[in-house]
Amino acid sequence: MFEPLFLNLGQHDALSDGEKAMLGGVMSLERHFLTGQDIVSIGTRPTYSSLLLDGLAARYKVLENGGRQFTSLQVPGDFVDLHAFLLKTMDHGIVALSPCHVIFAEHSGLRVITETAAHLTRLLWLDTLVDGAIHREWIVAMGRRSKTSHLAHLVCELFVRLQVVERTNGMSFHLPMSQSEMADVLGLSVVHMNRVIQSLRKAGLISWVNHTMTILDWHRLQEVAEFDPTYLSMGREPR
Amino acid sequence: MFEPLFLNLGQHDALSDGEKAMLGGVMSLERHFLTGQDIVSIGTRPTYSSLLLDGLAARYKVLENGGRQFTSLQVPGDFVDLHAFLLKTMDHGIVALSPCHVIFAEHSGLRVITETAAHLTRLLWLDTLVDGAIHREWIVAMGRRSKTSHLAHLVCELFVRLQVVERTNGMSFHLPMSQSEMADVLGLSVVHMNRVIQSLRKAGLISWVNHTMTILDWHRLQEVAEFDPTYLSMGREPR
DNA sequence: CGTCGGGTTGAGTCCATTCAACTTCGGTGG
DNA sequence: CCACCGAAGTTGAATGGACTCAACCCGACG
Repeated sequence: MFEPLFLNLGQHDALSDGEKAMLGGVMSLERHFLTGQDIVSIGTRPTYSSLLLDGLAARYKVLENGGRQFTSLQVPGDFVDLHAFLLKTMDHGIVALSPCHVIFAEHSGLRVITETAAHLTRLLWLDTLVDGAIHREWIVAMGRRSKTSHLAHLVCELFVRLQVVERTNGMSFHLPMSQSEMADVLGLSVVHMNRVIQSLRKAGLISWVNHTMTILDWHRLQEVAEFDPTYLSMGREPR
Repeated sequence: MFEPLFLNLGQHDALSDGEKAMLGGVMSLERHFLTGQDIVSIGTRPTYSSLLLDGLAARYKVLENGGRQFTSLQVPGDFVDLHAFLLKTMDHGIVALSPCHVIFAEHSGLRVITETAAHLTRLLWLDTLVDGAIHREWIVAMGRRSKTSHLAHLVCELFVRLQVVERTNGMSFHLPMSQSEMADVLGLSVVHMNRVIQSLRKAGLISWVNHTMTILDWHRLQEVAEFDPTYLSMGREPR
């Protein structure tokens, strides 16, 4: 059941059986969310962190003019709000972009882990650090990449992240979001988002139909994106 | 000597004398960097993390076309590369934007802290989480704010962060960077950066001369920026 | 006294936005 | 059964924001 989490944490360093059991031990309630529902709402102070077992979710903020910006996409195996364990107050919301299966980890349990399981603590810390590394890559993409390169980069990133948790199918993966939601990832208008997608399609790099993204030319897509997966820290080494 | 670090970590929760001593204990070599020097270079695997005691530094990435994007600004009291403790390989560089006074913390020492001092470990973890929260706010600013609002937001953020480490002077603070460096923060061309700065000047919100930034109208600046400091987690509470 | 880095301004081009129309498709109700 | 509806995608045209290119100013410095 926690397989995606073990795959996610375990990609960086070996997880012992004891550590797996300990992680399982802090999990309590399970819950399903419908598309569009908030998994966590802005301004709240959750007493648990949410592990995404299945589905696609996103962190977001909304401005006064109504503009929405996603600040991350969360895939199965991601702790969508592990940072709330120490930050306490949610400064953003988290929304389900598809039906989501979530399980909660009580903060009290996480605290016990930090008191008694140093290596596991470091792996959880690392998980939030990779989050930060992804944020930095997104900042670079928003600031200095062309829009097509930005989209290409995002597709590369999602593919690699989903591969880790075994949610890819050949060169395809399920991407259950609309173009207007994608526009809120890249910070574009819907109309322009549509044109950017079409430029990658016409270049023969991707196909995206029926919520299925397929990479048609992995090599050239990586080139357009200048994609270097170093920032995802995928190597397994002592941490 | 470590005062800025204690102010920075201590803003979130009380630091005991023992914890302060422990932090002091992991510090080793000190070093000064000149403006423009790399404090940490991309691709390296540092065995220590760098604490900024004085000066202004920035994380950055460079694209193939030569474009540079800063992904964060670091002020005194910031661990500029604490994430390298667990991420291991630097996926970006860190450059001194002014003369910088830095002291190094050996990773072996940090590991001992994680094994023996759970509360202090959580505070260090928290430090990297605030980093991530700032990244998210930058993503929102780059994606959905107007350029003037983005700049206004950055000025608000820097002011508040510098206030914590007592580096403000009334409504002014030292900001030793050029407009072209600022352009690499916002992801703009130099020419347009200049025009955005002038629009805030003409609106009577800021003055920025001689590397000194002065906030002339804090209230209206916050309004233009839609600045809400929640994401900086400044309250002191048990963590 | 000349040069160089940083800042400023104008003009033209290109990118991204808005507004608006139209299509497709699945769902829903008369 | 089919007419209607709404959500999502697509396209065109006009506006406005951001870029490049280029010139010029200015103070610091050799």
